[in-house]
Amino acid sequence: MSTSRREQILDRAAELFADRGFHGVSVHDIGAACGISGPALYRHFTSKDAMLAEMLVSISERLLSEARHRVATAVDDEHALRELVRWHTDFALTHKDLIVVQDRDWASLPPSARERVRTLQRAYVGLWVAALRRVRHDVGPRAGQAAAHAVFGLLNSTPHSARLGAERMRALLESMAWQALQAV
Amino acid sequence: MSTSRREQILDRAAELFADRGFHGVSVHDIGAACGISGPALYRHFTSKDAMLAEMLVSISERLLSEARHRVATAVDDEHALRELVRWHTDFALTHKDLIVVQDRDWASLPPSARERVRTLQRAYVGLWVAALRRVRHDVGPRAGQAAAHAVFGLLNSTPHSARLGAERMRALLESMAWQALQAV
DNA sequence: CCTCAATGTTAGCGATCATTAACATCGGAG
DNA sequence: CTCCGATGTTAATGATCGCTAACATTGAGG
Repeated sequence: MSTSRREQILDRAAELFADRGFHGVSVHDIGAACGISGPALYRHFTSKDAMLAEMLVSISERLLSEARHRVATAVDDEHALRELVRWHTDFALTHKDLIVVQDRDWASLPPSARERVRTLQRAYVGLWVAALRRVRHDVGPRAGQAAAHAVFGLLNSTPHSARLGAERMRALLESMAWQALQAV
Repeated sequence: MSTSRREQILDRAAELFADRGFHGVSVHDIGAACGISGPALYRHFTSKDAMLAEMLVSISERLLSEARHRVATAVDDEHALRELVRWHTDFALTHKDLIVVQDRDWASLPPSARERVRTLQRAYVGLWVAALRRVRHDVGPRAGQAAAHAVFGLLNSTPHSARLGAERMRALLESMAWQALQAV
């Protein structure tokens, strides 16, 4: 099936990009990781850039849309913030490769995809800042942004960490992130 | 003077690597950023790899040796941990480029430098884990490592953050990091 | 059975890259 | 003044890369 091959390619490419960076991986490498040869990839994607673009745009969209949903259905502001932490933690733990690629290879995107990802990420950060400021009224927009990025950094540290068991890791990261937010 | 040229090259190269990744920067680019042409770099470094190696080995050494000094001269265990947070925050704020390059392009190092950096980083993490476990006796080595990496992620988020003024940023990051450690 | 779209293959093209070669400049020591 | 080491330059080399071309295989539908 075509869909599954496309997805396989994106998955393998994400692993390779996470390991060696977009420019450190050749189309031959990606093909080999999928059991096909390099040029065969062009039956599924128009270019190597397009693979990166599809990868990053789609995760940015998923991150944002699920975050919106959770904020919208939260019972109050504090729960909204908690749900954001929970969702981001969940995502970071289950998509380590994409997390790495996103903030490492963003600059390698073609301009239009770069702009799109930027917009989506801004919106995502905006959700966090808004939620945070509804809970803590004395926090300014700048400080809110810095705090959000700091929490992302904390949660995204998961690829560098030793094995701790998914469940204990989730609990640790969630409580560290929540605690860090109390300091803002 | 030769030393200053070498340092200029390393500085410019760090900026470029931070922006576009090691493989996304050519020796011509690095030369141009220094006002000389690409091949002229080979009068100062034996290879492009060697520039990255010198860059990463030297910052790993600085991070570790200063951290050791601060732990050794701290009045008690809690102050040792606090000094580690302070030093890492300081370093991250004043060397954003190197922070980015270190965890992005580590895999592009030639094997011997990669091993050396790995060893230094392990020792650095070890300092954190030891300090943390002396303060919180119920923390295991695995959890300690994960927590240390999480705090690094939080503090290293500084390159992604909006402008907040160095002093306010330092205060925010330090207190968030310290607070996060209380959750371990 | 035949056809055609989907999906592969290998060969090759032009661009770019890291590196080396060959040569220029020039300031300071004898 | 002369020489030479330090530090540049441009040209060339061999490797690699992204991508296209040309061709093979195959499986489903008329």
